[in-house]
Amino acid sequence: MPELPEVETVVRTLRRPLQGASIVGVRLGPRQLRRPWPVDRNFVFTTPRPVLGVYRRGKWIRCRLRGGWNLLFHLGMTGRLRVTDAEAALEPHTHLVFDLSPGNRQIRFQDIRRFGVADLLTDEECEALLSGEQLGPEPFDLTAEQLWQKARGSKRCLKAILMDQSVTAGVGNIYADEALFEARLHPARLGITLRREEAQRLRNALVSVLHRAIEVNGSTIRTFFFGEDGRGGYQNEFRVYHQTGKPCPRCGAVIRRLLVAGRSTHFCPRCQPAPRRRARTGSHR
DNA sequence: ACAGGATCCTGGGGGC
DNA sequence: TGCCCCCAGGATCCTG
Repeated sequence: MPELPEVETVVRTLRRPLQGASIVGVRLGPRQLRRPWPVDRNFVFTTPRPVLGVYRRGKWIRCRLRGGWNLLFHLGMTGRLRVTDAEAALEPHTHLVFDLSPGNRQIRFQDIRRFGVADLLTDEECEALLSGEQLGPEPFDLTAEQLWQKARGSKRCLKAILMDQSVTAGVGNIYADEALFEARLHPARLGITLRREEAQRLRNALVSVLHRAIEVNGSTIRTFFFGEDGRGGYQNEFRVYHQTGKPCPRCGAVIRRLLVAGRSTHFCPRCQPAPRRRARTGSHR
């Protein structure tokens, strides 16, 4: 499940092979993604489109092309984006192929579950989609104060707030759990109960977890790969995610799994104390 | 208004 | 051994 570190890894991997390359054609696979590719814009590739740069914003990948056009990708759950030899056998679930020049190479977009997105947008459309209006700041730019302000006005739990892309962009299930553990905050705590210093802890935890995950190319659980066969390494450093039943690396208590905000959530019941239930007013016990 | 639930999609894993 | 069911979850739409 590609989140910020995995998407960052894919973007960094794409940059070298796309340096100085142009896209000269696009072809569609037999099945559509959830958002159909805009075939009425295929004319864009009747002239070669040099790649000006590849960027990440949250979990989105933007490939800027000459002439004010952009390829925009989201890997969803199982998306894979890479540059291959055109001769290489077409992998199953390949939905889009972009022919590159020079060299006999292609960009291929695969996605087993088809939760992903691939689109061709103008600069204006692309920037509107990735702007601060739609998407919160990158976690590295998120201040503790901003996080606290968002949280204290919300009756949602911390886990849901962290995964809300309009609060901060790029956090999903894995790094939400890992950051909450690092900050010693229970995932089901309500935003309104977050204290200022806890917001600071959470923000710092999130940034340090993400930086470390980027250093080791993200997490490969089952389906995340980059380049030809690249795998992440952060799954070897998970402290709570997918660690149900194992001892907490900090205190030894047994890691538990819970459904929070509809998502499977992993935490240490001792390091991340459960929110105290509010005493019922006017009644004893 | 806002929060939580259903939905999409497929392969893999668990259970019988 | 084989089959069936259920689970995983990002974003969006729906419902209460």
